[in-house]
Amino acid sequence: MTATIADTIYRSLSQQIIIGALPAGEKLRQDHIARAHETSHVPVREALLRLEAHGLAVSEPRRGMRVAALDPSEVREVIEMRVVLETLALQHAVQNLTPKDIKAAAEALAQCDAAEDMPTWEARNRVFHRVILTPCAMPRLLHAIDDLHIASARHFFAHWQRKWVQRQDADHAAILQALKGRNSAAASGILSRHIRRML
Amino acid sequence: MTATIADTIYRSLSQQIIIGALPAGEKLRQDHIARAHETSHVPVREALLRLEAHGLAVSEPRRGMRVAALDPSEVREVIEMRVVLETLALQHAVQNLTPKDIKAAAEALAQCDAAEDMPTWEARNRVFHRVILTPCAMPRLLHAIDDLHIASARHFFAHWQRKWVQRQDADHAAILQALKGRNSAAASGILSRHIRRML
DNA sequence: TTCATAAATATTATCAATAAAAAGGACTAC
DNA sequence: GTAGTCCTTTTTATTGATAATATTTATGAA
Repeated sequence: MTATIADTIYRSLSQQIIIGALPAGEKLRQDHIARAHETSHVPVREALLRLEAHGLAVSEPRRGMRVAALDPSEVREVIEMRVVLETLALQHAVQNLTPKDIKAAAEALAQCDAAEDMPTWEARNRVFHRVILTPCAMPRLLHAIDDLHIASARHFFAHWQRKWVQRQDADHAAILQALKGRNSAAASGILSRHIRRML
Repeated sequence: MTATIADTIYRSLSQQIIIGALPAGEKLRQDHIARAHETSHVPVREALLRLEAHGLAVSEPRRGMRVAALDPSEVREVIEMRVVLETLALQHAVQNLTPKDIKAAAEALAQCDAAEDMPTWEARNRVFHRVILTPCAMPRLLHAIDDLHIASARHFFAHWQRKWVQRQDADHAAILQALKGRNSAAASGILSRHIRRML
């Protein structure tokens, strides 16, 4: 487990972007970040490239990087992509579902409902969604979905922070119920509505 | 319009990977590539990171990069992702379709049918697919589709190279016809079958 | 308004350190 | 006595630091 410096910087920056500490459009200056992390600009550069790859930053050639915008049209785009990709993943996941997977999903659901603050809930919500899709065994698809979840999380922090209250998520419970019955169509339908509701 | 060195190296490497000159699993050594391009390892490193971002290479930390594998299961994954994402893009594209877009699509179709060798056809085929989807005006979705097209192209070069013959693509013509009639459902149906046929 | 110059910043090169793999040798077990 | 394994050493490649170069943008004067 050799954590490379670039990796550390990447995680730090992506987290700050997700929670909104680094707002959209903010310039990401290499040597500024390098000084903050007490390192040279080389690993910073690598971290920035990875941010760009995951859609969290955009590069203007020879003019540096900025935090990626997150306008309403792109949020809608992300939601629609999530609907079709997560539905696809779920179809396959249902076919491979083992009792162990069901158990893991139930556990993730309980963790999610038990979250007492919004950042915790957000992280556990992502875990729940990932757990129910992982059995599809399609790594490329899962990676794509992860990136979309990150974009969704940014939107969530930006627009739902104030309104969040602790509650039991009925959608999650309904999805789990459908999974238990191996009812792929029902699960997909609920999941679709659930995702669109986040808009 | 200053093409950065890293950009040049990225294009060179990705092209070699797509056509199969760099086979899956091949080690991508920084200083070797740097010497070949008469430059230092720094821009090479940036190019490799971009390859990884687009799914053409995989990095093993502290052990370098290798050309990404392309096993049958991942090809199927790519095809299924293309079906749902291109269908989604097409639905939106049909709504925004202008006469100019139709004209551009017809032109791309003609270019594609006129291709006399397989690499030319492959490039123009990608152009056709991009042209009919571009009006959807969803940049993130289009980027995702581009990456999937690149993966498809790798598979195409690996498995269809021998069998390719010049011909008029009936699917393309049928899609164009459906687009002219603003028939979103028909266009999506043909496109889905068309993509799956590539497997 | 336009051109020139200066300052800031990204990009690339050269140099250094660190981590992993490979090779070689010694010790132990059979 | 031989073979196999483990440890040490050497080599190689990636990662990181420092320095120089080029490009862009902003500012000021003509």
